[in-house]
Amino acid sequence: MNSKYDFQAIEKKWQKYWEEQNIFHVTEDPNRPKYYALEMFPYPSGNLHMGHVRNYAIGDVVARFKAMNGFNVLHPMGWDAFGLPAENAAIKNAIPPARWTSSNIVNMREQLKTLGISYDWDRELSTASPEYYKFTQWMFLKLYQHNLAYKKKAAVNWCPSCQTVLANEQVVEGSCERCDAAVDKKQLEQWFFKITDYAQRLLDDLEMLPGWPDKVKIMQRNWIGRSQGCQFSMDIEGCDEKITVFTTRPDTVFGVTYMVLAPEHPLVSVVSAGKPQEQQVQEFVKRMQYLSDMARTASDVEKEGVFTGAYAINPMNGEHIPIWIANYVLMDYGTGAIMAVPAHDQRDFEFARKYDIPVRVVIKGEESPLNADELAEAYAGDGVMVNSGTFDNYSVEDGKNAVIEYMQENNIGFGTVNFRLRDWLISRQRYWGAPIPIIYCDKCGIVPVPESDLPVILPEDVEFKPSGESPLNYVESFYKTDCPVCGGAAKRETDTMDTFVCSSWYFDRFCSPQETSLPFTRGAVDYWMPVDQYIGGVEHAILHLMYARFFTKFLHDINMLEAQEPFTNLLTQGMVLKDGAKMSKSKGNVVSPEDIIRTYGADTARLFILFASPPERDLEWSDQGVEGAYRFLNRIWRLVDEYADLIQEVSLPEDFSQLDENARKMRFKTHATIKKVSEDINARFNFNTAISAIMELTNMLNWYKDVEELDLAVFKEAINSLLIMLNPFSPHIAEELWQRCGNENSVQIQNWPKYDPQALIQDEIEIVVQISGKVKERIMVPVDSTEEELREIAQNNSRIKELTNGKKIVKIIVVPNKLVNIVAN
RNA sequence: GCGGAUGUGGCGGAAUUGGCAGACGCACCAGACUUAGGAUCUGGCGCCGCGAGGUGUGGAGGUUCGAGUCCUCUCAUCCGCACCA
Repeated sequence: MNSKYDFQAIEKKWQKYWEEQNIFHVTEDPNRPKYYALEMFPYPSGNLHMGHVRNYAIGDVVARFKAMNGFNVLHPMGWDAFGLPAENAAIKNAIPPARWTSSNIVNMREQLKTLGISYDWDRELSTASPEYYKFTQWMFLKLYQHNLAYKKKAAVNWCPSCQTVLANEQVVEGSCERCDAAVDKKQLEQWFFKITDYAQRLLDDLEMLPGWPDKVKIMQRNWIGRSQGCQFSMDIEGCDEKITVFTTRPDTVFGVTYMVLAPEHPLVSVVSAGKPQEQQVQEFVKRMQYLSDMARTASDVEKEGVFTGAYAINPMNGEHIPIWIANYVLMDYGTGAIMAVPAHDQRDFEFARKYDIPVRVVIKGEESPLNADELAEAYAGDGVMVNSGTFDNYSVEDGKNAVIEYMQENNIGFGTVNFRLRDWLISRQRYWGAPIPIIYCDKCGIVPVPESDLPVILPEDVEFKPSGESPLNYVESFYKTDCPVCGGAAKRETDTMDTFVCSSWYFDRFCSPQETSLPFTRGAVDYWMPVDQYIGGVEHAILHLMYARFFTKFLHDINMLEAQEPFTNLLTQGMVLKDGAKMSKSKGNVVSPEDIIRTYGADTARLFILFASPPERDLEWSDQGVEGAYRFLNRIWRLVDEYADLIQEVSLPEDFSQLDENARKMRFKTHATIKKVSEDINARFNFNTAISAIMELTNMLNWYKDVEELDLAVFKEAINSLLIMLNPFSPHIAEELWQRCGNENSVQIQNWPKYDPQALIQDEIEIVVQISGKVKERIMVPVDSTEEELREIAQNNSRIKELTNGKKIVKIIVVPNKLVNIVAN
């Protein structure tokens, strides 16, 4: 008897079943190929949004599909639980961040469970738990031991009104997010990780990642920003110091007409001392100091600078050139000083024209002028060196090498490489993060917390000042401690770590989440890592993915794991849009996953979101599209439920060779669908077309069930295949119908079907006949007809005869099993 | 400015190797069932045209027997980076 598709009861039932049977729990199994499927873990904001649903639905298709194909699949989930929103909530609602966070986790875990994702919940972790951050701190200590964690002064964003440091994300158009005051820069002691030591490897090893989107690799390459050039020193007139510059254009060194120091450069005060310009220089430096990064480096800011009164000596030709300071030279790239070649660098050109500094052409391109007065802009193209003494007539490329060689021989400078990548500033003057395991002792200086004393526990019962300043500065029981070396009174570091540190190794932790003495066990991590498929938003293309790669390489180097790269394949999913815009509270276009699941069920939500667009592309939310997905599941329900009892009795034969025409058609469709769905999931990640193929199969079954001689074996085979293939997308309904068809085991543990090549053999096929490239007729022909036969058949077709009558046939192109094109005029 | 992506019916999208453009779904139209339909089923559905037919993948050229797909130029939208010497 027909029953109603009661998704609420069904979804609850099967979620309970999976949990009780613990069917997604995995352990290492050397006898089976492993597959590690991972979605970027969420920040526990308290509510699941559609972006999450999309992310996890995609991951679940991959995980379930791989499991059904015989892989031992690790598919874990956890919480990126430290971070700013918890502190803001604490200030606003007077709830301690720990409590706010854990209740959010409870809430989101419940929501996640209603989606029915195949997670091994036994491995759940939270980065804010002492069991986890103990090892985040351990990571810090290891980096410190290997001289990859260090402290130095750095300029940070400072809100003078709130009296606190701000993260870059909290600075909105140069102002404080909270109070709107103008943010300025302040020099503070900060902790850094020396990721720059890994710059070359992070760049080179992108080659090891063919499974990453080019877009992401290009972004990382640009971010690392390797540039090859040379570094050399210039003497200063009447001064013992030398100025070192980096350039990528040593071939233009004879065109240097001035040089520039960054305003923060330590030699600025030295070279300008006692000069008439000293006062002006100091004023300029001061002005630059107070400008935010934004005001200083935005592209529309005009170049400006002042002459220091000092001169440097070009070591190549002995010329004395003026030393300037200017806003467009940055202290933290290269050496903080440049040689300026206005003829061949656009920035220098603009600056020189503004301040009437001479311009000298030293590269002559085919079209470019020799006379500097004729330059409308800098010439950065190819050419040969001119006005360059013995180097004249060298090409740009050869000239670079020749000049570097000369500099090396004469101890002027040397060839070198510079990276744009900066060291990673990891300290945050905030409360809700992993405390940096460092102690300051008046006698012993900076002392790392001994490993055996980890974790440095973050006190949870704290009070927040309305200013937003970290409460750790006021918790005496936290910061007052003894020096581990001398035993004397000492003070703990009250800064905590950037949350990106926590997320740089969580995928390793998932391999052995209960381990207590090490962050992970070697056997487990080497069995599971690297992650085979990582899925998340493209917004993490640079930071998270770069940091995770850095950590993996470091852990590899200290012999903690085998992998050199954490993520073999990366899928960057598109955003979920509504009315063409990203869903957001301020736009009021948010669709709540909870509402959708309540109204239509998780299976419908998942199916729609996977069907509406391929995963990498943005997805336009459509309430009517959801209805469509829901209707489709209802159609499957009615179809299978009606015939469930009937097909229970049927056993599938080995041999399907004696079939009538309709049965053969049906079976062809079943196996063509198996082939297509398998390929679409496995090779292309095109879930939308996989689902459309399943819909076509369903449509065909609805036709076949009403034919006169229904072959129940063929019918049953199709239904079975349909349910198994539906499972990765909409697992609850698949389980329920599978059971109603009399199967005892979960559909999840079925083997993915293999298509039968016999079923795909056709004896007739439709080909197209074109006349001069336009389709004029379709003809059924025996499959694999030869070119000769096809030519014959096409030309004998009455309609084609008629249309070519009186025309001259120039040429006939035959593509077997596809088409015949008769070129006639 | 540099780098990347995208552009196909009323809408989301399909066309995987240069070979039937518009699969599948939504919306819409007509019909069936029905007390009723915002349920279900059947059929139709790019545009122009009564029709034969013509035409059509942002635009303009090109290569080819044949182009959504390849090449050149161009426009639009989105994303990333943005004085990196």
